[in-house]
Amino acid sequence: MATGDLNERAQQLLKTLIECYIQDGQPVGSRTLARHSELDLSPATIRNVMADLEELGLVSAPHTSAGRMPTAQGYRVFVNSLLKFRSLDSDEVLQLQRQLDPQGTLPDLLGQASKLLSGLTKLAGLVTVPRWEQAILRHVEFIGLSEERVLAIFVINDSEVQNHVIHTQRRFTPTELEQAANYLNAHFVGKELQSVRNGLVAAMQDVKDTVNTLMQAAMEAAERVLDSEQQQPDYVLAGQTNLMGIAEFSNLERLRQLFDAFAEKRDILHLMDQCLHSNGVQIFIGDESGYDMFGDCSLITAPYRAEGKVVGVLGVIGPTRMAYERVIPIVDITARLLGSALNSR
Amino acid sequence: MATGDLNERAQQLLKTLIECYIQDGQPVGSRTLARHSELDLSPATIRNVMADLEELGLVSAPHTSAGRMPTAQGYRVFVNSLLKFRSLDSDEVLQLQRQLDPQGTLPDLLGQASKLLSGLTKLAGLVTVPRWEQAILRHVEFIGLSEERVLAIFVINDSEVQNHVIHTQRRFTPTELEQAANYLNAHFVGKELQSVRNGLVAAMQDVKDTVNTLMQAAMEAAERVLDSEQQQPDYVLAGQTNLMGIAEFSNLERLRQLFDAFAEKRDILHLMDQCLHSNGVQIFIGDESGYDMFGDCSLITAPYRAEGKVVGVLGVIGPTRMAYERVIPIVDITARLLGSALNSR
DNA sequence: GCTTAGCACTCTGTGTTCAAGAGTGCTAAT
DNA sequence: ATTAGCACTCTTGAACACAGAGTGCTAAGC
Repeated sequence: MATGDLNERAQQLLKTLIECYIQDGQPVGSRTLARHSELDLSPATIRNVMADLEELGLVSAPHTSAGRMPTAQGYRVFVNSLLKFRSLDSDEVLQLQRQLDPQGTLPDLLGQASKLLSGLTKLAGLVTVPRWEQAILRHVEFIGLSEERVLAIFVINDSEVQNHVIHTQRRFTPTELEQAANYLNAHFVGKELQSVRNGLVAAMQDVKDTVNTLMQAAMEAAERVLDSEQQQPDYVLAGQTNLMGIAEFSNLERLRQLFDAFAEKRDILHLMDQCLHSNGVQIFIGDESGYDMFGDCSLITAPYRAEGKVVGVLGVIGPTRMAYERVIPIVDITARLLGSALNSR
Repeated sequence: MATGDLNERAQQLLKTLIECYIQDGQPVGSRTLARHSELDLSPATIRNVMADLEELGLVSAPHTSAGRMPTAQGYRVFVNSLLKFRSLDSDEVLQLQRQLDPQGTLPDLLGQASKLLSGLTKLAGLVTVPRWEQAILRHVEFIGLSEERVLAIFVINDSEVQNHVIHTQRRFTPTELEQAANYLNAHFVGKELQSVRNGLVAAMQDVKDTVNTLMQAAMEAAERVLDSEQQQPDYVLAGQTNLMGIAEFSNLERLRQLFDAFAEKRDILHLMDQCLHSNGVQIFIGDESGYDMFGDCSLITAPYRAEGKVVGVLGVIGPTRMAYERVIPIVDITARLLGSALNSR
């Protein structure tokens, strides 16, 4: 649906129709539209234009004698080419920035960002847990627990710590553990985790001393770290309950589907992943996403960066009928702020 | 409300009334009650008994010409003295046990338990994160990050790892960090975390070398570990969406209150904490809890143990109208199973 | 004295009808 | 090309009647 198909007047009317509908949530009639649009037209004329817009699939009426409401396609045209959103001024930005405390832990920071999104928009906020595509091993440490259990600690990148309890064949002495750790630290620190894994396999051939079985176990642990690091994306959700007050979700079944999707995480993560490499704010309207549970929902996302690289996505889920012109800048700015908070940690 | 106030017949009728109500969710009339009770009585007689029960506050009618439904007090009498629940047989128990994998991480295990609860009861499952009252320091490790940032890793108890990034005044060499760690390990490993804190303060007086500022920072980190360890209880929730299908919550406002409480966590944790030291299954019916959001809810909890000591609470939240005779044994057995899974890690 | 049949009464839920209101589409006039 | 006028459609809410379910009370029966 190119904007070119619509003359100036039709565009203007579609715009005001959507603005009215977003405000009230009720089908907009020709009289109301006549009053709210700048154009000086009679309701009858507007009815003609509406008939055209309906034929193009941009608006629809729930029944013959009701006003029109925008379709998903109508919203699409709206956000693509009719919407002018004011960006926040630097004063507001500063105030927001203060809400993101770079001193806290990573989960805290993500939680704050998510709450910020949901608080500002009164919708549900989402922030994916960042995934630095490069996972550099910084340090390995083994600590003997009781009996045949060894705690393996991996420090990855800048400040991520992963740990796993390894069940070993026999008990190892602290010295053995230290030796093993020294060996790994000497050979693999600074390398990418994937190559550590490969390197370990190769090293297994050479090192045939008593530490061997431990190394084998360590390799398994490293594998698990790799798994949990790179294959289990996750997100932080806030303000779900904001959605419960919204008329669009008075239908409990729909609401339930959405909340199930929140709990299941898989589908939503899949959707968010698609936004990872988009450049800037991205918008899914209604069922554009391909998922049923988003029937009357829109998802506004923006990727966020750390040290120049995109590491995650954040966004907002709400009804299709949301104040895009307000929400979009909020998502945009929050992504930037989270990025800079991550950098100044 | 002592059971003694009720004769055999009234008790029997209250029991069947509640059973019927739990099944259908609708006020139970005298005719239905006559058919379902073992007693061979006419509806008229039953009406007389109902009038008595109503006077005692155990049942109530929504309006004159409707049947009776149990009050919170009625439920209370029911679960206290009328309810006989069958315990699960060992075959079922074994099957449940298989669902709790002691090999996984602690969060995994708790999540499994919570899902188990919600899956079996079709209600919302809750499991508090265990708090071993004794937090014994096992190992300390400092790892230099870029510039003035040091990663402090604390191993606590058996396999808990806490880490914090410390911002220091100046850059420390790896040797300095090692020395500091060695000092802490030598002096404080095996001690209770609270006493480590105190010990550190004392040690600060003595050690006046260059490592001093690091130690100070380390102490702060230890303090933060203490905080996050001991003062931020938490729980794992599963199956909230089960509650959305339930008639009692067709009232969105009520549902929202409940979900807000889930997200807020504070109140629910407070309630669960009260169950920590109860011996066995505990039941809150309706507003007995003192919280509004539990208006039509009941909370069934049981403490669970690890190594003989109570470390947490798990349970189920659902409508007052739930199948207590099924839910109570499930909560009971799940607490035992989680306990043994924790022990066999 | 407890139990029960009978009956009048009450309250809910449902379906029907009716009128008002909002908005459309079409036609004819400007 | 625009607009006033008009007939038509559809929703919404109120008023009303009526069947169904269940109660409380009274008087009769065991």
